[in-house]
Amino acid sequence: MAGRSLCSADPASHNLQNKSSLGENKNTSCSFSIESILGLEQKKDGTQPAKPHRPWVDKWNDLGEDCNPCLRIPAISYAIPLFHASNYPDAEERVLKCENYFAVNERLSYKRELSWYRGRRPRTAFTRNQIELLENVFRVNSYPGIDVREELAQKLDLDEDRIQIWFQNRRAKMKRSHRESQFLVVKNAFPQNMIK
Amino acid sequence: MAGRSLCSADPASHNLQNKSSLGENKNTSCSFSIESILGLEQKKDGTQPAKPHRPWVDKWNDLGEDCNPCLRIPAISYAIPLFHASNYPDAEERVLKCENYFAVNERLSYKRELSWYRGRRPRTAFTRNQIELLENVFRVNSYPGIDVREELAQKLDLDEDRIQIWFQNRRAKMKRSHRESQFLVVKNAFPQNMIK
DNA sequence: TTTTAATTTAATTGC
DNA sequence: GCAATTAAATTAAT
Repeated sequence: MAGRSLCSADPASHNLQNKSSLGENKNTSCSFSIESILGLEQKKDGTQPAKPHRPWVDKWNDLGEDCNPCLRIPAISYAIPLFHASNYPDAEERVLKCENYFAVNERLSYKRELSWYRGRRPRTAFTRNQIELLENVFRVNSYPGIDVREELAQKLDLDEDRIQIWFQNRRAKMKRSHRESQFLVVKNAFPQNMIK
Repeated sequence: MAGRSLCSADPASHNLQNKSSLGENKNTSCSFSIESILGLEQKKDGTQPAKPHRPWVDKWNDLGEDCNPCLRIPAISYAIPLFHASNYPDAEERVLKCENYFAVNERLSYKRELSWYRGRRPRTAFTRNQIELLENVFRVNSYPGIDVREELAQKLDLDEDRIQIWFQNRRAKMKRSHRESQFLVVKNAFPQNMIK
C-alpha cells in the first residue's frame, strides 16, 4: 500500500490537471524536461552501472543481423517464419527447421510471432545437482535475500537472475500445489457437494 | 524482470564441484550460515505494524471465510520439509535438528503470508480500452496530478489508486526500456569491447 | 501433455 | 515520489 497522499510533494510538480482534455497536448508550458522524462537527471552519483538486461542477445549481433532488437531473430532459429526466412540467404538449416515448424503449426498468432523477434532468454536447463541444492535451500528459506542468491549463484555457476526466477517459480508452484491439496481436503469433506 | 543489482563480475572461483553431496545438511563443509540462508542478516528493521485500510479484504470476510489467517494460508507448511512435517509435533526432534531454522522461518513466512494473503489486492485486469486511454495520457503527461487521475478514474471506472499505481509502474517501465536502449547505444558505439 | 523457465505487469514495502 | 521486489497471469520450451 504505497503511502498514497495527494501529495503535493511531487519532485517536479508535473501537473497538467487543469487540462480537461486528457489526451491533448496543447499545453506548451509543460514542465517536462527531456532529462526528466528519460530519467536522466537522477544519477548524479554515478551509481548506475546500466546493466544489460538482455545480454544473451549479444550473440545475435555477431551474426551480422540488425542491431535493433525488435528486428532481430533468434540466433539458432527454429522459429523463422517462411516469409522472413527467405530473406536470410545463408540459413538453409533455418529454413528447414522453419518449414518443419510450420508444417506442424499452421497458425501462429501475430503476437507469438513478435515474441520471436523480441528475444527471449534461452531456457536454462538446470542440472540435477543444481536443482537439488536449490530445493534444499528452498525448504529452509523460500525467500532468500540477495546475499543468499548471490552465494547460490556463485556456488552453482548461475546468474543470480536465474536463482531469483527459480525461487519465484518455485514459490508459485508451492502455492499451486497447496491450493490443490486444500481443494482436495474440502472436496473429501463434502463429496456430495463437490462431485463433478 | 526486476532490475537487478550490480551484475557481479563473476569471481573466477565457482567451485562447488568438489562438494560431493550438495544436498546433505549434515555436511559441514557447506559454507552457508544459518543467518545467510534465512536471509536474516539483511533485515534488522523493526517493521511497521500492518497498514489499515484494505477495503477489499472485507469481502473475503463476507464470504464467510475464516478470519484466522492460519487457516487460510500455507504459512507453516511452506517451509517445512515433508519428512520433517510428519515429525512436527515432536519438539525434541526439532531441537535436534535445526530448530532455529524452522522457528525463525515460520515466523518470517507467517508474517509474509499474513500480509500477502490477507491484504493483497486482487490483481486488476485492465481492459484494452482502459490501457489505451492510459497510454495516451501517459504519452502527454507521465506525472498526472490528482485532478487528472481522478478524471481518469471516473472515465475509466477505476479507483484513483489504480490509476496512480498504473502510472508509477508505467514510469518504471519507461525508465527500464530507456536504460536498455542506452545500453545498446553504448554497446554499439564500442562493439569491439563488447563482443565476447 | 505436463512441467517449468521466462516474461509482463499490478501490487506492496520501505525509504 | 522511486527502487526493489512480489504475486498473478501468461508464454513458451522441454
